[in-house]
Amino acid sequence: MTLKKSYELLENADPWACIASKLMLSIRVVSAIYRKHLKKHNVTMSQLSLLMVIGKHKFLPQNEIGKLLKLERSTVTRDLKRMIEKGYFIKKYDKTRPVIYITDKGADYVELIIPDWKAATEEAKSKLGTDGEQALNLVLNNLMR
Amino acid sequence: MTLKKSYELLENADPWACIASKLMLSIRVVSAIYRKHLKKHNVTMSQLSLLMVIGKHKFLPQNEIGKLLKLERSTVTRDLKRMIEKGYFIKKYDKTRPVIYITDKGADYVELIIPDWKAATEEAKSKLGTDGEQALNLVLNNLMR
DNA sequence: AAAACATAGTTGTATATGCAACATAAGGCG
DNA sequence: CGCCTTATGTTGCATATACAACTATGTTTT
Repeated sequence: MTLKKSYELLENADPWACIASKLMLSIRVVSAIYRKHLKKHNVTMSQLSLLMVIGKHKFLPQNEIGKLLKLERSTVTRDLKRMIEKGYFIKKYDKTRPVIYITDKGADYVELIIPDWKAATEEAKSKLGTDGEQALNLVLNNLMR
Repeated sequence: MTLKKSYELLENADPWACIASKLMLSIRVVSAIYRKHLKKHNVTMSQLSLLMVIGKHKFLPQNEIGKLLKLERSTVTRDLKRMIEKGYFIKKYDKTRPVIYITDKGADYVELIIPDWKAATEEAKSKLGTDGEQALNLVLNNLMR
């Protein structure tokens, strides 16, 4: 298979010079570590983030959740829907605005998960190294400013 | 809504101390930048990665693609399927093993996209800063070793 | 107050992703 | 060569995610 012509830009471009690709690669490696540890609880990192963030606050207005986790509105609606169906959250209303509360079942669940979450975090940190850990903080800080 | 008991671990845990969460947050910020620039081409970062990696090599055995991009076998099957349907790749066989070739249409397409990909990368870099850029490289290197 | 604009939630649609189970093929070994 | 193990590809299933369009609500401006 030979291509018709030469492709200047493609030939000179480096796929690995892409910021998004680097982050996607990184998250795939780290996700695999967390999945391994969280598997027994049948929970994903996205779900655990919701459990921990909402659990910390006891309750949060739905719109706040998206802002905190930088998730699109519709993603929040549906991620929460699944967790509500499982009984970890309940949705109440402040006038017309949904507010999401963690349930006892949800809080018990997080308590159970946290030790494995910590283990995963330790494994990720050991792979990252102290310098890598600080580097990641810097990346996040710069992106958030 | 008051929870029955106190939740020691949850109360003392910091959701933001999570390596996976930090990376997920980072990728959401960066993805948004790339999406904005790539929108006009109706292409996603995942698709562009395939186009650039396969395009650079002209062709790649399917199993190599997963290794390079750290994608699960089934993800590769399906991501490629969509791109093949659109005519950007073709699948040939070396004996029984699929080998993915970029088509002329695919190569033309990447040539068109690359300028906007570069612009996105520049915007992401400017948000990251030079230090952030180096930090990201360090993170990725440490995770890959 | 009415109109215009902005915010928020939901649903339809599409992509991306991983795991489990299955089928097939490849390699190594007795 | 035939058996065992491993690697690979596919398909079923579930989750995560974003955008567009629609609806409802809230806010600002005239």
